[in-house]
Amino acid sequence: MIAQNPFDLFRQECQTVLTVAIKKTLPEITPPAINLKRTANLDFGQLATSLCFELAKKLNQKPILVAKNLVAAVNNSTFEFIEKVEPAGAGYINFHVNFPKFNALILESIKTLNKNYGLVKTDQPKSIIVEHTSVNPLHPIHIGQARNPMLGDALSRILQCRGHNVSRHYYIDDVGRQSSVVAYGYSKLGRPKPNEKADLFVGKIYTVTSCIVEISRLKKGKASSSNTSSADDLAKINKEIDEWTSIAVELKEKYPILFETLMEKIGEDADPEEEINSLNRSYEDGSPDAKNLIREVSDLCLEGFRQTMKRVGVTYDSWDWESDFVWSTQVSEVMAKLKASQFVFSEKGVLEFDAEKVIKTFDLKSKLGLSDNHEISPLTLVRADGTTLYTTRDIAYTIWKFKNAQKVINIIGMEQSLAQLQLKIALYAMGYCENADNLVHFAYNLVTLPGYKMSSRRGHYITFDEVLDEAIQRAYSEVSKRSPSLSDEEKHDIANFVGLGAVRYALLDVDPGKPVVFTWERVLNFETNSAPYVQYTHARACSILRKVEHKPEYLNLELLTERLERELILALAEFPDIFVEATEYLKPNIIADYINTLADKFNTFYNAYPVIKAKTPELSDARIALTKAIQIVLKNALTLIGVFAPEKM
RNA sequence: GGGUCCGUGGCGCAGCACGGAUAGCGCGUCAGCCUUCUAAGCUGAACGUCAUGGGUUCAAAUCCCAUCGGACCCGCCA
Repeated sequence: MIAQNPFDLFRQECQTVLTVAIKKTLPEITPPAINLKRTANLDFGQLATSLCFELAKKLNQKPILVAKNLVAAVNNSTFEFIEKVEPAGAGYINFHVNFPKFNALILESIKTLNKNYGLVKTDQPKSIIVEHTSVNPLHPIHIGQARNPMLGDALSRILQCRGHNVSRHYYIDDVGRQSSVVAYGYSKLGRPKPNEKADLFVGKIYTVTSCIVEISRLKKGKASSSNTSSADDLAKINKEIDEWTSIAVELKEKYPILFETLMEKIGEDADPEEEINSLNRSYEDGSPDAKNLIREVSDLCLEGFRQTMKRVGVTYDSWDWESDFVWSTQVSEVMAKLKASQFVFSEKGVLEFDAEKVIKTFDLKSKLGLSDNHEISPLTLVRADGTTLYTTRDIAYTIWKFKNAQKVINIIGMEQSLAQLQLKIALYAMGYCENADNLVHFAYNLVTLPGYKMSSRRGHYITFDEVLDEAIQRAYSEVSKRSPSLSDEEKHDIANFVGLGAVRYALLDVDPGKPVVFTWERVLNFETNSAPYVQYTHARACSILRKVEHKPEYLNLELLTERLERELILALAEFPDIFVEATEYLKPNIIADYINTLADKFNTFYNAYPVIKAKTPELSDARIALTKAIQIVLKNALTLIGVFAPEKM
């Protein structure tokens, strides 16, 4: 017998048995919902309920007495996967699984379903768009941003395995002012061909241009306001100038030629700030020159991104240009619709969206999980010069996404929580209520460097490529140390998947809501609780399986009676539940936790008992079957989070 | 000032949605294990007022309130 979720058969059986017993002994009582939980410990059985504590109150009896009475009423003649039911502790009911039968159920299910084991399909498949990465095409993807594609890719993988139709979208934010900044610098340089990785090249131009323009803007502001402004304001401007000046010194040292050239060329313009704003306006208007220029520099940068993402096995189904939504009528349609609603007001010639009014009108506060005193601030939709703002364009983009999907999951940093909420509220205001309900902001916290916050504008960042390079390099020296006899080609091969796996795992295994402080030791961990540890464990299992020469004709899985073996069987049985939970609650990190736990248990088992040279050939065969099942599950789980499962390392 | 998220051994984390039996794990520290299937491994020891104070409950790391501490947001940036 096999099952998609074999543990569920046991759970269902416990549920039924208990329900019948309650009806029989307590017909007059409407029982509370039965909540069966996994136990902390094998001795407490495999599932337990604390139901009797609640019943005890209604019945005015001691909980353990209620438990005893219920257990006495259980009909054990019909047991299939239950071995026994026991009252325990102060009033628990513990259900013990029948391991002889259960072993076979689990191991045969895994063997038969193989690479599909654990990946339980939903009965409500949906089309889902996962938007992730979406790094602005201005500079290389840095380690802080790399958490995004790791989460987005893992989520996409698990949702797809769940049976959903997943489409991965990259939103190219080419419309904001910052795109005009880099394009301005790039054109001042005469649109040079990159002499290095394109995103790195673009990043330098962006940082230097941005710095030069910023200083010029601040100085101009200071000059024009020195008579009118307060001393405080002036001090503030001076402080900013000092800050940018020190950045300029840094950049001048790092890229002397680039800095000098840009300084000179930008100096030719009387008002660089206005040049940039004008370029921004032209781009939104769709002027061919502006389009040509900005798309060219953006494409350069994106080419670099594609190379980086290819290294880590992240792919996209759609690259969506923000500008396309501006040039088409989609953004203006959104504006027209919002303007016609009662939720937009004009202040100093600027259009504002009154999110709070929408919430009050449609009574959304509790639906959105907002506390009573949580007021949502208004959102500016359009600048005085008529150009749109990021969130406004995102509204049009989101509506477009829902033309192609039933559900939209945006992987976006938690610093954008307010904007994402305003966006959702705008959908309600426009009548797209169902879409709004199906819009999910998957928020994650920042990755910071100890010491200072990463800032792409200031050129303070460690690129994702650098981290990957360093990871692979460190992995290479580990391999050389641990397996000196391997060929250089093999070493490089291993170093590659070990390094990449380590980085992926490190960015994935922390709760997305918590910040990660980046340190090399943390990210490039090759010991327990890391991808290399799990990869090693997988390779170890493969190594045992390679050494098995015969195929067992008759398997007696009842022989797996050691406590560790039972714990392993249970851990294997748990995988479908973990997968479903990870999918339904969007928690890819629990997959990472799970494989580590499973690997731990297998390594303990490995050290405690011989597999091939077990006491009897029958026991050996049973343990080989167990090892095979573990290898399959480790591989399935690693694949879910995008980590390679090697056969040797 | 208002809001959101977070606070668990020296350090880094899990557990909290759905309250239940002795709070798990890694690093680091200490003591051990390779003539036996991969030592990127394993075994043992030490280390905890689960930020603090109340409340709800038979039962609180988990739920509620307050306080303190940290991060982030409140822009005609994205």
